[in-house]
Amino acid sequence: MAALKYSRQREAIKSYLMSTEAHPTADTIYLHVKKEFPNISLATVYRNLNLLTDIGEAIKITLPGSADRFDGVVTPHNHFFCTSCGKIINLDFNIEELEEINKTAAQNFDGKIESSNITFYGKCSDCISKLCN
Amino acid sequence: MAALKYSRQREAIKSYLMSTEAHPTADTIYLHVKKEFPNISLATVYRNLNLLTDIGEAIKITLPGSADRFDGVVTPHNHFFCTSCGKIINLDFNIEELEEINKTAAQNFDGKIESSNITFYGKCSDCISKLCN
DNA sequence: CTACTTGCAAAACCTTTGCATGATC
DNA sequence: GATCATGCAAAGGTTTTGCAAGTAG
Repeated sequence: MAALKYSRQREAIKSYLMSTEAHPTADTIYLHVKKEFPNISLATVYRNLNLLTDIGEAIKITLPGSADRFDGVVTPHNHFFCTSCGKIINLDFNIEELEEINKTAAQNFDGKIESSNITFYGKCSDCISKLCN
Repeated sequence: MAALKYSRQREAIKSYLMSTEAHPTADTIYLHVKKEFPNISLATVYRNLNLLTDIGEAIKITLPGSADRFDGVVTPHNHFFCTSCGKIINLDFNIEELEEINKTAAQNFDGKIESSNITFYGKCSDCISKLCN
């Protein structure tokens, strides 16, 4: 692996990611960081997001039919995806049961399970009360 | 929603999907069905896969960094994704904790959870014993 | 004959890559 | 000064769309 060098752009991306709960796309991050670095390019954002994901300082959330979303909260947690407005909400509860699930799966499966990920789908409260859209 | 009309292409796609455990991509399905329908287009495959997914006769599996995969097995089950060879394996065993986690999630969350999905990542047995690649 | 489906090509969309320049160590 | 990071533009891969022609009900 190549040695990591400091970059102000990367710091800005990381700091924005840690400051928001919005689970932004690369493009949203790009537009934000652009305020501070008007010349930054989308490619730099993508490169740094992949880098941060690789070293465990960000999480990439891949969803059907839309751009990847990124999360600066890297402590174990699950996600809820609102199929109505696209909002992603962090769900912090239930980590122990997740451990159990992984254990059960490991016992019933030939290969080696290294991680698992639950995503919940449905409607967020805003969309239920029609405050959304 | 528009009324559904029979199409031989759609039947071929569905039947292929139900006959394989390989979780093929749209392109793989296209190449397969092309044997029977040499003039079929990739667009038709995509349109029908989306249609089948919408009416619950197929499942779309979205993975980071690669094309969507499709599953003709629509009874509730989870997936294992081998990060080494890309193989997807259906996990049929029952995980009681999953019920629990869904219940807890529903209680701890404002919105309405309609479904949940767990994907396991790791190495399949073939890749562990280096039979793979 | 009306509405759905197809094939084709083009477009849309998201993400990565090549390369010369610039920054960090 | 060697190596890594950036910006730009171009390419890559996947999926969708517009449209005219074909097919099912």
